[in-house]
Amino acid sequence: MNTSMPRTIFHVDMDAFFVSVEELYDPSLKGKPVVVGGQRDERGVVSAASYAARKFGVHSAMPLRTAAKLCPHAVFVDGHPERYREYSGHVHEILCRFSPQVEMASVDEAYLDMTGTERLHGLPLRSAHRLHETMKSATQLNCSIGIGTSRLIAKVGSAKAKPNGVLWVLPAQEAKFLAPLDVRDIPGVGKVTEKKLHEMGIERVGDLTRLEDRDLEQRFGKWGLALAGKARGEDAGGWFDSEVGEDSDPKSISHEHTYNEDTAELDRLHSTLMRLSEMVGRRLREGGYFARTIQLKFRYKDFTTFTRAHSLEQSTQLDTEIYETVRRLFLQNWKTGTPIRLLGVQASNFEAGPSQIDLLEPSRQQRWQKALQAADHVRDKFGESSIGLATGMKGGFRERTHENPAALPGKKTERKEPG
DNA sequence: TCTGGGGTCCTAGGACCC
DNA sequence: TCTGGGGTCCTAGGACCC
Repeated sequence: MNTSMPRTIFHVDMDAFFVSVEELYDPSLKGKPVVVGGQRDERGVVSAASYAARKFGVHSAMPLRTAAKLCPHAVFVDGHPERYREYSGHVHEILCRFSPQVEMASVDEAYLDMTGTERLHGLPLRSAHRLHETMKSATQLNCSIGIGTSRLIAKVGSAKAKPNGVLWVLPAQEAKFLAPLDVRDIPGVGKVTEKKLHEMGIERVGDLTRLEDRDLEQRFGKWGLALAGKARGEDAGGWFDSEVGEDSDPKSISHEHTYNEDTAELDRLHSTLMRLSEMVGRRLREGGYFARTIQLKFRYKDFTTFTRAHSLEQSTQLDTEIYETVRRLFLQNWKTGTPIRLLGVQASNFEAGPSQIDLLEPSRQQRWQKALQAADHVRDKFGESSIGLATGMKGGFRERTHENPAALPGKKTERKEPG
């Protein structure tokens, strides 16, 4: 991108974020081996592990049961996404004090464009230390900070600074910094690419720079070209190459559920699809998105996974339309009687508004939309369980309410005051 | 080891149109 | 008749990230 003036980019990455937040809620966890993500005997993987647990080989994405074997005395804690979102908000607020260009890359990491802030904050290393201190005193959370002339360098830098450190890669030192690192340290190089590179005799980033760009392009396509740039420390290609501070709209919204035990019971499968459809629909309404493509995902017990999508004539944000679509896709594609491990519902292909609305005669669709928005509102006020369009996971039979949606929102409003 | 849930981006083939 | 090529949309799958 802009080559005239080197940028100063910070990558701020919170240390063991989920674990640290859980420790703030329960200080007795401090210093112990802690595993966040579920109970030791549950189907699931580790979301985060404390440094004490990592010493035993526990790491994120590892099955919980494996973690329990490696570290039997670890404390297993369920994850609390709301808590992490809350603290993520605090973190974001702190970061905004240091730069007008802040971009949260996920719940626990952010990029800051610090170019031109020297007059205000001094040299990068100095402002990084101030940021580090402010973060600690304001949130009681540790972070690591990487400083570089590109997002890539900053990101790799913060990883090398962990835990609780700051690392500045001086301008023009990028290639030198990267050369001895493992190819796997480059963001975007995962297990598969690593293996292919190893087969080519490439182990370190420095080995990559000795290859011609076009050789990499031939082997890996577009991605190979980007990889060649990354090896030099450039923000080559795609998202990396964008300005810091452009929070973009989501491209898809999805929810999925893995059963604790596989099931082939049609009632259960249907009610799960209904519940997932409601969750997706709700978020479409909250965000003001109208989806044209609805996708079903299902996984059998042998882990084979399929996706089946359908694009609607008109975009939607209605639970029922989402549900009818995935239900049909499921019945068309499920090998009847085969136990299901996971179901998922995804909405994508967003449009600004519904493709067509009948403005003269309020359509069924519009009435539904109104009813659902009112229902969402009641849920916000009284809690998720105050209204049930479907019984979802709770089992039992679904009420047939299609014909009289307007009756829904008022249905239970007078019951129980919030706690 | 027995594998979550939320996303993004890329590839590739087929349909369809000009 | 047995053949082109580009563009766009749709669908399915896979690598990767946190």
